[in-house]
Amino acid sequence: MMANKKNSTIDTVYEAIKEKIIEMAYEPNEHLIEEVLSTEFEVSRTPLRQALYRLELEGLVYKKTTGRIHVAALSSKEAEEIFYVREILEGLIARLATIHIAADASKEEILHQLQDIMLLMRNAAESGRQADVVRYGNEFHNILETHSENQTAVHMLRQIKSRLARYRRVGVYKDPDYPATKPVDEHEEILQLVVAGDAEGAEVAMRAHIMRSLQNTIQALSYLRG
Amino acid sequence: MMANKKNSTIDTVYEAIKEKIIEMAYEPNEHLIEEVLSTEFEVSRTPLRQALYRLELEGLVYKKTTGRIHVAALSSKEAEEIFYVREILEGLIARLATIHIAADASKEEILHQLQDIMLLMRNAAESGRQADVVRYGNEFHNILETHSENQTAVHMLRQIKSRLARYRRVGVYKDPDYPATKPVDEHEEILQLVVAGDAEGAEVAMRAHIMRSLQNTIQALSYLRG
DNA sequence: TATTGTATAATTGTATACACTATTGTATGC
DNA sequence: GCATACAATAGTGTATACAATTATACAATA
Repeated sequence: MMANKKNSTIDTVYEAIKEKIIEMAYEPNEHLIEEVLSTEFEVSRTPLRQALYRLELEGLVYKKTTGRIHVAALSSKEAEEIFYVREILEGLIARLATIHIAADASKEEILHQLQDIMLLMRNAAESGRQADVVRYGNEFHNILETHSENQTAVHMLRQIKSRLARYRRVGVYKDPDYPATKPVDEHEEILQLVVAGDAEGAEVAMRAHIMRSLQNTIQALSYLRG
Repeated sequence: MMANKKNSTIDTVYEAIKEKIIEMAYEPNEHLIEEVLSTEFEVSRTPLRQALYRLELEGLVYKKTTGRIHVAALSSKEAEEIFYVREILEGLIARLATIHIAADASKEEILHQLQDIMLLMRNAAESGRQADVVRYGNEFHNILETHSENQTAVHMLRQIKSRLARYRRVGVYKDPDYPATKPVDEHEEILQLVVAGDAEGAEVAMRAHIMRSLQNTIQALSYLRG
């Protein structure tokens, strides 16, 4: 089979399987059979196995003692674990980004970029466009990631996020006592600390922000009881 | 080739290559040729590739655009990145361990275990047995890891540590103004907070402890200038 | 001499065959 | 009917062959 333009076959298959796991096209604990996937994606077992191995290392599938590979189960325990790690990674990224932005030659430009996003985010929240609020939120976080200058932390956060993505399908992130503009306020608080160059403050605020969303999620997932 | 007793061939080869990278038997940027390694470890290329792929994901080797695999280079920038991530992971583990130990049925037993280790550690420090100090320090951290009940965090820390291990070969961890009993004091401070059930305090103290060792290392690695 | 083109060798990417292990199904004895 | 042994099946682990890509050496040309 020919290799896809830029990415290797392994990467392509890896992404495809990951996507299907997140979308629940493959169900939790489902047995993934190499030959079946091999024909499904029109790839030989060799690169397929490599992709599965990566998914195993990232915790999206697990291998039984007999060697059989199954889709990872969901549990509120795992969600909680992941959230704690996310809390500290996002906090670190906020802290480092604050430091590096403050020292950046084009500091003003970066800060304006962040402020523009917040403007759009608030606007979206006030007119009830929830999907856009999420989108701008992600943009905000991405910019901080870029300026954290810590590839290791960013890489780990990425891994974590793909595991977390599965839970979006399960739990609802809604809290009646939590107005739509609240996350906007939280982001703005973080931004103010970034602007002020208060790295430790930005870290603390970011951690609090992440943990707030944990509360909602844990709530929603409690029925998984695991 | 037969599979080694318990572990798979992949794991065995993975560990072996990792060890040689850490020990600098394979030098930074050295080109690792599959067939050469294949004969060296008496394994076919298939499991070998899987092991290399894992090392790539963990950042111990990297793949050029041409597909060739090389041993990862060393840089003080990378060391710094890793230390920051380690700081927060160890902090998280200390925090969670404090919470879970406090709630554990055999709480007293665990705390005595930690106290015993500290006794041995101080004794080793006072009689100048530096290797033992390090060993007991590791034991201490391992116990906290066990009780953190966060496999995700522990797993990430492991990855990080194997990358960090390479730098031990390069830099000297000695600071003239840093008495041998200082790390012991720091561990004891952490332990007191664990005993008191002060999770946030334990996290802060642990982070400070990790960052203190960062200063020494960064110092020692500054000549890598990268 | 420097530069480019081309043939050849080295190396990686993928497919496939075979060996090994676990699981399932089936028949037989109690 | 139930347990157990054994055969058949399914699935994974590894080795190897072959295809595709990249590096190297060397000659031809400017």
